[in-house]
Amino acid sequence: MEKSDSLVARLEDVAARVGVSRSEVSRVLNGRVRVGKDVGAATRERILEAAREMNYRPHRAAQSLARGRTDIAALMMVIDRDWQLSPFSNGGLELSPHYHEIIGSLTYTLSQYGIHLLLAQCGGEGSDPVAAMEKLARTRSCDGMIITDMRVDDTRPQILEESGLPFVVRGSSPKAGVVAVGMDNVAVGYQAVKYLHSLGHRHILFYNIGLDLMSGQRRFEGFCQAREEFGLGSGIEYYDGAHHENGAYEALCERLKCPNIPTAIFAEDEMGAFGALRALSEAGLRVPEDVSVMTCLNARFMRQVAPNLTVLNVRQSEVAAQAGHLLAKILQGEPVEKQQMLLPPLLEERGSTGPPARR
Amino acid sequence: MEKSDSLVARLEDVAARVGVSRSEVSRVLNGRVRVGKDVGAATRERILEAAREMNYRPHRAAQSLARGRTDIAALMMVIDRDWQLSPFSNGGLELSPHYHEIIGSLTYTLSQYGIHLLLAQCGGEGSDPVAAMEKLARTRSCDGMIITDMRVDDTRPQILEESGLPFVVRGSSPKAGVVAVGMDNVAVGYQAVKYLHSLGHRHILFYNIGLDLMSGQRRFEGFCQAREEFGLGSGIEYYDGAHHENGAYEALCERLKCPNIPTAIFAEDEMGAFGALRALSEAGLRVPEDVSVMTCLNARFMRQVAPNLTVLNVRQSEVAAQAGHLLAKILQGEPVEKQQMLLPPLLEERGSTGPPARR
DNA sequence: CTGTTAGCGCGTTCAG
DNA sequence: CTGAACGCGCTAACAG
Repeated sequence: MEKSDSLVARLEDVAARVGVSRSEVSRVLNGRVRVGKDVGAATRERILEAAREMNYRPHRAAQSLARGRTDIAALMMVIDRDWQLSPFSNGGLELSPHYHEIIGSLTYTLSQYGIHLLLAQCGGEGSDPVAAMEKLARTRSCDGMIITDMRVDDTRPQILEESGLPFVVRGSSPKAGVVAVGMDNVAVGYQAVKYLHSLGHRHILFYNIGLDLMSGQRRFEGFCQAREEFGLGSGIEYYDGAHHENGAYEALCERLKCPNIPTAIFAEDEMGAFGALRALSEAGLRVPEDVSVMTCLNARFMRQVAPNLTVLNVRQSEVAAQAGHLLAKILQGEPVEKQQMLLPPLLEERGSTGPPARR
Repeated sequence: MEKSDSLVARLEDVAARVGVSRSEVSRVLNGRVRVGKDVGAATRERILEAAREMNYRPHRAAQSLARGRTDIAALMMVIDRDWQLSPFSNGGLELSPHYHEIIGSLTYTLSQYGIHLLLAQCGGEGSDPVAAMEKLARTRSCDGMIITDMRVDDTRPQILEESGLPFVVRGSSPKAGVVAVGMDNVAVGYQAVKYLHSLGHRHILFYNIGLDLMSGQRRFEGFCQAREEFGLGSGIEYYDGAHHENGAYEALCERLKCPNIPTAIFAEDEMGAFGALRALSEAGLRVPEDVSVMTCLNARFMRQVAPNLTVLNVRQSEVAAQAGHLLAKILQGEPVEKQQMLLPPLLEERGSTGPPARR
């Protein structure tokens, strides 16, 4: 039975060294044993010592198979061109910066529970992201999953439920009765308009993300509420993701060629904001004297890049951390309410917004 | 033997449905069979059909155990405060932007080989990153590993070799005889100085990353070469990571209080560059009229943020992609040269640099 | 207190 | 062309 060809020690090797059975070692190492009752203190010591000396570690696949648990959570990033990201010519691909915050936060949060994060198949040319996700679920490659970037017609919650894999939605789920935690994008849309209106702006340009995304849809709702409440009917110009490729930059360049420039702009995200700032700068308009600009803060390090930008902090890392905690709890068998949890955005007023110029 | 309590079908369930043995199904599904010779074409069809209908997927842990392969590669990100990242008060943590590029590129590259990316334990308070890595290796949680952010005294290559786990170094390895692919940071240091010198600058401020990192060390080498070659001895001011917390911003603010301002600045990375730009702006200095600024481009999306910044593109995603390809080849058993591969940086000249002002 | 036994689900001989 | 049998390394009941 001795196979010392492998570089790593197995349970059996440790057992042989000490002169006890495998199960004895397993129990001691897993703490499934009360000292001085289920096991002799001396034996225990010898086992622990031997394991340490031999640098023993349980084989993960074997342990997973036996325990029925992987201690891995998968993050389902959809990186298909049609969904979220753009592949690059040199064979790389560009992750939207907001993933950065999510990945960091999730990795950190889950590691506290002894759970590793697996980045799920990214689509790429020709592969179906949803099929990839289903495969991951049905192969039991992970104990649970976190899905993001929900679309209004997203079928993923349904599919995951059918596969029986626990999951948490980061964002808003189109399907009720699932565990979800996200940003309150209705509030984002509403507060953006409300804030700019409160500064005195009556002509606002609102760039939204695509309406095929839940977040875009919700933001649109809030936007409409505010538009009505503040009677801004004709004073608002609205565009969403469908209209431009490079965020607000191209769209705004186009818009600036026409007369009657708005006095305030809400950009869909940081990239949009930088685009907008560039377009304004090229047109010789000053911020905030001529035009106010605000956006959403997705990636925290962006604050360092543009410390002067007024933002609605959409708390990506907090939302992701919450999602991680919830998933961990579910995996531990704790009861978790199957409903949406929405965090409110935080307005951070800085130097890129102000009252409109007097005409 | 029938256990239909599980939501997912097992090999045996498929076999029972068709009326053949498990091994038969396994072989057919894995293509370990010549049609019309090892198996009846009709039988084969029925097996395939049944598997599809039942939505069968092999259980990953079981498959891994049997095959001795996980199809997972781990990325060892060191996120300890002492190493790379800063934990945040709200329980999140901030990933340096350059990880973003690496993660995206690796995920994409490896997925082409059917390999998933596992983000390895991030340290956090009190946990030893190296121990975490060793655990990951010895538990055989992955088939191979990619390690980054090499330090000059890094013990990880040694430890991984001892554990027998294949790995690739992304960056420069302090230990020879391992597979490594990185940026030529000697060239980075050298070319930065050379370029600024060629513009006419004779008083340059060079911010480097920490000398405890291989990249910092190499950059310093190149820097010294250039300084000597161009006879810039006293015309250069050099600082490295040890001197400041918030990158170039704080350091430069301090420096600008003193007379004899340099005419050009090389910042250690994008964040440093933004800090430098801010410090200059606050001091009323124009770029590039009064001071030229350049840095390294780590994260591609930063080009969109600051399209006007002159950079040395350090090609993070290409380097990471190369590392991914190499690891995949190693895992496939292909021979790979055990030596460093260094990509040269690409100078991208834009608007933040120019000739020095005439005094 | 300890060892024996039986799986976990899949891959792979090896006789039939 | 097929099925029985064994092993991957570990966990967990169940006897002693």
